[in-house]
Amino acid sequence: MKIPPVKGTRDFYPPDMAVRNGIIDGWKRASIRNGFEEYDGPIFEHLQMYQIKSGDEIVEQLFSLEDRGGRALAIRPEITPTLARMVNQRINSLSRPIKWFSVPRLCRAERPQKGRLREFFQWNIDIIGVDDVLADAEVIFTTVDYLREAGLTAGDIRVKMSSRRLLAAVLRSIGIAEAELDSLYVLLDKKGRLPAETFKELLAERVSDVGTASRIEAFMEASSVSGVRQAIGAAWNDEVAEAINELSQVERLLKEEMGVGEYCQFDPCIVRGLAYYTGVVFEVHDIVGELRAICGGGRYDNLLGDFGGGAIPATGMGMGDCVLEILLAEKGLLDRQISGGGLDYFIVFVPGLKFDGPGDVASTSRGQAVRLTARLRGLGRSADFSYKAAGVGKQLKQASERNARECIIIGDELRRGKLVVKDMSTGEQRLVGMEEFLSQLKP
RNA sequence: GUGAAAGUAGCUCAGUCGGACAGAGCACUGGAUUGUGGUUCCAGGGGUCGCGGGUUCGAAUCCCGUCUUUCACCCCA
Repeated sequence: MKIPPVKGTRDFYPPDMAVRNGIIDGWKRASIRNGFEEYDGPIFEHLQMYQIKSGDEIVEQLFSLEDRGGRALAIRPEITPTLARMVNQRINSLSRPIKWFSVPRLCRAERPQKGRLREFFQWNIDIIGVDDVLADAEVIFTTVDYLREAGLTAGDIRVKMSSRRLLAAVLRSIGIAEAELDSLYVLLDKKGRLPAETFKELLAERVSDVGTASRIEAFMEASSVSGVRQAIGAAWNDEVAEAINELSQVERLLKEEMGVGEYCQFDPCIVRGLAYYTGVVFEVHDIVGELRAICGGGRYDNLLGDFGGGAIPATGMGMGDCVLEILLAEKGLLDRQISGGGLDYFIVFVPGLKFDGPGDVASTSRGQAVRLTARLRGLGRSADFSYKAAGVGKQLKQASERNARECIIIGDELRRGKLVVKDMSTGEQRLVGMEEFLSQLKP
């Protein structure tokens, strides 16, 4: 019986694994050099944990299960609730700021499509306990720092940012009731994905007053932070001014202090679907705009409180591997994510060759090859040999396929204690004494 | 969960007005007088034509169902 792979999952054959590891290693390097520490949690949690901040719709997109004690559990669809739980549990003993990162494997029971699968990896970075917008800027900088290292330039991607606080202030100032804000966010978040006409119609359905609706549209079309004042006109007030000021600071930090201004751009259409964002929000998109967002994040000052903790400010980012990989592939950048691989040494023996030197037990060329391989491995080098007693030419071919940097040939020279060491990229060979060769290698 | 398109070898595909043992390239395995690789040449293995049912003398080909993939919608933590 042939059993197919599960819908929306991937098999990682060695070449795929090399790509996956390359991407994840890049995420980890960027995290560490930006001062984040790694954490992780269990792959399943109480189902209830995902119901706190999410509606039924989202709970339906969970892989849930019941344990033998009848507990309702779910495979994690995100790691932020786990993070909130872990931080809350030890909030009194953790030194601030808490700068943590994780690369969890997540599952969501959504219908798979381009850039979205049912099982994936997601890089998460969070800074907890810092109110200052410097933390928001640092989250964005770390994100760009990674993307830049991966080979993406300001010509490939754009960080689009806005602020929930600004949006809320603007909407309130033009007369939107507090209770309507959340549902309006969901609509505004779709602006970029809907045809202009459709968006206009949907907005009119929700906001009956024509003047109010057109003011919202004017705001959504502002192309710079400073342009917001003009766009909203008389709706300007202190609350709006403060939010504007905050966002300007983030822009200035990214541009002047952190030097990544060319990647960043204000975009009032960035809202984020989730209700829990409270301040700066951002997404990274490909410039062409063909793919869904590469990553998204923002400030969520109330979330830890919602999970039973105190009022602790927090800001963070999540980046999945699926869209990123598509973009890197399109830009021809996948190969450069892969580091190393290949063998340090491939040991070639001469079939049928026997040694009976004094002081050494009688052995074959093949036996000596196994012995040398074991010693090299003991010294921390990657080394391998052929299982087949094929000719030297065949073995060298195998060595090429294995991407070996050097080949060592165990031949007649060994009678004089010598090895042939061949550089596989240049083809050059040298004759070296075996003990001399080994003593040069440090463990 | 809704709608549309596709499914032939590991991969990319050809083959279909229904007709003989189902094809190519790449990849893989083996070989080209047993001590020198990446090239080339030769040979070989590998497919219940996604699966199930129906129409027919006969189905990879036509019809229905189903699964999977892709795309769009819902949603996007």
